[in-house]
Amino acid sequence: MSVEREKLKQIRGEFVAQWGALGTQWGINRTMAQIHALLMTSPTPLSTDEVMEELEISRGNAHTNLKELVAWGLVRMVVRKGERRDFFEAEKDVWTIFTTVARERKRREIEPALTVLSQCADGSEEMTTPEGKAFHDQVRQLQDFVAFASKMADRISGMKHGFAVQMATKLLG
Amino acid sequence: MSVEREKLKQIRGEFVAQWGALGTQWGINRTMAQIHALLMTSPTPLSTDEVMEELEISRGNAHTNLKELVAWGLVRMVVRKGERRDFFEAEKDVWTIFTTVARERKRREIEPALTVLSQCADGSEEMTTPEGKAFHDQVRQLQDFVAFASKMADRISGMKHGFAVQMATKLLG
DNA sequence: TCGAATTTTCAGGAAATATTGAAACCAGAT
DNA sequence: ATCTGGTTTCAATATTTCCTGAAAATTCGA
Repeated sequence: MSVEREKLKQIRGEFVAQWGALGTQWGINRTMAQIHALLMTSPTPLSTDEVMEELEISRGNAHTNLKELVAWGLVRMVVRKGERRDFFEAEKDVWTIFTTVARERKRREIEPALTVLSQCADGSEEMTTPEGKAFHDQVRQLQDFVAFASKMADRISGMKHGFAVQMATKLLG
Repeated sequence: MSVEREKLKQIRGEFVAQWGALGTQWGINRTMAQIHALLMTSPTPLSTDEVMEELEISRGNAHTNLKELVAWGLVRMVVRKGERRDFFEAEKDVWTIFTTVARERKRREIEPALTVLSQCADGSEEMTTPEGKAFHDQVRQLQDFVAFASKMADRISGMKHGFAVQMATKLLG
């Protein structure tokens, strides 16, 4: 039934394209998102050349973004015995994907913010004018909140899937 | 004590600059983040001209980004009686800021993803080949998870601050 | 209705990011 | 030592995003 093959190819292409478009919204580049979508829905690991061909992109681009995905922990390199070139496969478990992304974003977005906030809160600690106190106060509140959110993120992304769902269900119920 | 005035000005400038740099990491533009930082730590509402001067940016830029912040719900326009021009003040309560950002990001990032996932899940519903089923399955799992996360986000950002903290404390404890 | 003060829009330039393509590099087989 | 199939790097280019500055529009008092 080659009709279904065709349909699958087409809808998968759709998925890859749209996921790529979403990626830009998310602040990650289109190619990276596309490769991720491609690998997540690939029944087998793919080589760099297959990725290049499927997405019609250059070798350099494919290479760079595959490396980046590996750095994020969303994709791993696998070696097939008897094969000389590298293959890549994506993590498919949604909870694992989620915690990986959460950890990475925390590292890139939350932690630098905390550094800035701490610096500024500390640097304005001793101020005595009303303006100085107000500034310190506001920054301090931000700092406390972000630190708190950071801890929460750790807790949640450290949970086992089942436990998280259980907890959430209670919350949603 | 003009020394402290000077120091405040300087550290506040630091904060604004660094927050702006962070903004780019977050996927929002530098100017917008800077204006936000400026208004969050301003004891009084500021006019467009004051923002322009403080950040050394053009009127167009100031205007566009102030509007954008208003659209996000992080800043509101206020009118001072007797004053013809508009003034702007930022929301300062951290929990309110958080829920506002959460809602906005959900709208911009989660919801479009859900649309894509639903389309692709539905479009591959009836597939019978192993590959087709696997594709459907993977997309469906993503869909379920994102839908779930979406609901969670609603719940949390609908909470009163106190309740959220209480809940979180139990979680962290 | 006119004019001054202010806001809004937007074409064009500047800056930042992503992508290409080709050369340099590397490892194993001969 | 050299060849072959493959990976990695990176300068040049293309694309996207941001910002400016000035013109057009709006508001409001006189």
